[in-house]
Amino acid sequence: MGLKRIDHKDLGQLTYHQVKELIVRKALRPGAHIRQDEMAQQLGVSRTPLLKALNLLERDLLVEFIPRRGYFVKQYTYAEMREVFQVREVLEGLAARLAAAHITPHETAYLRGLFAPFQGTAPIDAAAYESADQAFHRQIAAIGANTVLAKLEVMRNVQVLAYQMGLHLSPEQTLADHAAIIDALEQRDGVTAEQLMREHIHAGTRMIEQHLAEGQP
Amino acid sequence: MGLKRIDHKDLGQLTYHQVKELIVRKALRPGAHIRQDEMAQQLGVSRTPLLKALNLLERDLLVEFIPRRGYFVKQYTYAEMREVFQVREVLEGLAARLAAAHITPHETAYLRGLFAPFQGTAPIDAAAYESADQAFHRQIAAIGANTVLAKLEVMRNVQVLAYQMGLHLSPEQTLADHAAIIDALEQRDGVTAEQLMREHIHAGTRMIEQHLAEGQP
DNA sequence: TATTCAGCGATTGTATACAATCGACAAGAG
DNA sequence: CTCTTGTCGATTGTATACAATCGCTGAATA
Repeated sequence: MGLKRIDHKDLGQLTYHQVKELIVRKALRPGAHIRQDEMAQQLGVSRTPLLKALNLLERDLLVEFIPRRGYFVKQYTYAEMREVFQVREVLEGLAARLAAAHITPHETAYLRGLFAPFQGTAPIDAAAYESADQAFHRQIAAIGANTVLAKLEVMRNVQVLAYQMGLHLSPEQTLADHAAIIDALEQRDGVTAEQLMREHIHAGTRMIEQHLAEGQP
Repeated sequence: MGLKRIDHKDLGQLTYHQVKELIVRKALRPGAHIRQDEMAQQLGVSRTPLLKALNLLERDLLVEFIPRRGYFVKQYTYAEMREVFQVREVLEGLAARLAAAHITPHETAYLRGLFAPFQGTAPIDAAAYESADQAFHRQIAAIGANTVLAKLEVMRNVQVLAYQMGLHLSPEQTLADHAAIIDALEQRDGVTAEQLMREHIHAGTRMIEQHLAEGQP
């Protein structure tokens, strides 16, 4: 009873994770054409599971598909990043509102704990802060417990790319945001939590718009 | 110059549309296991493009994939529909806000025209009103012109299923909503348009929650 | 009779072969 | 010299063959 069905890992899944890693780590150049035969051979699988993986990556907005041409590593412009942020803004806002409805004290403690290492006056390790930030958003989405929203986790992959493009605010700027959001969640104030989360992400959007105003595509 | 690239239709795309039609028209029973060999043969294609189609349908939340078992026509419970509506609420709200930013008089006229046939006192053709409703939401998303949002058109397919489950408000209840949203768009008042759109869809969410309160899963 | 488990047919998972077509380069026309 | 067009290698699109395994059925056991 209560046995969790073991999730069979087919090659499509494994390949998906492998290629995603390659893209996120920039081992594959943005804009690069992904040659199926070559890539399949390098991964030690046939084209069939690779194609399945590429389909999933297309859904994740990490690759682009052009019929009769193939799959290409998505290369984001600032304009496209803004679109992603606009969508993230409302989705993460929703996640926060839902999370507020049934967050537990244990979970709020976890969220606070994520940022505890950065409270002092010591200089902040950027990489460590980035993971904490990711975990923060991921966890709130998880608490929200909306399976549809979870499938749109999509955005989280792109978030990594956004960081690489320098599209993120400094820890100093965001620590207060995070604390305020956690407070609202703790008080089960969904409306405020949603609003704060939206403003938090909107700050990122504004940063992108600044780049755009300066002339970058 | 200005020639639009012809979009090659591979069998995967065609198969995708065919199967989507079968699901939406309930020619395939919800919950049914889709036998790949049989389905491929009936469509006159091999399993390869069918698999591609099924992957796309999974992204659209119309089928569910279980490794080593296969693809199943998604069967929505009221609880799941609520999740979909919660997401639609914020996404369509965003679409409305974006649309307000650069809607043209021609486009507002088109939107108003959609509902013109239903303005009189004559009884309303439910099917015709449903299409108008769909077109209304689709057009606003199109005006919004956010490609990421467009890819999440996902929700629009599920909307058809929602109608079939009886999850829609009467024309009498929604005509005023639509008019108010169009007014806000016309005045380029994105904040109001977003708020109105969210409330509009939230009314649907409340209806689902009523079903849930009455005990349906 | 209820339960387990082996065997088998049905179905998915993966590899591979072949067809379609794209893009690059070179030859020829203007 | 530039532009068009034909040819060919490379790459994607599709079909199909075969391997893995799922779950059902029925016999064996308690």
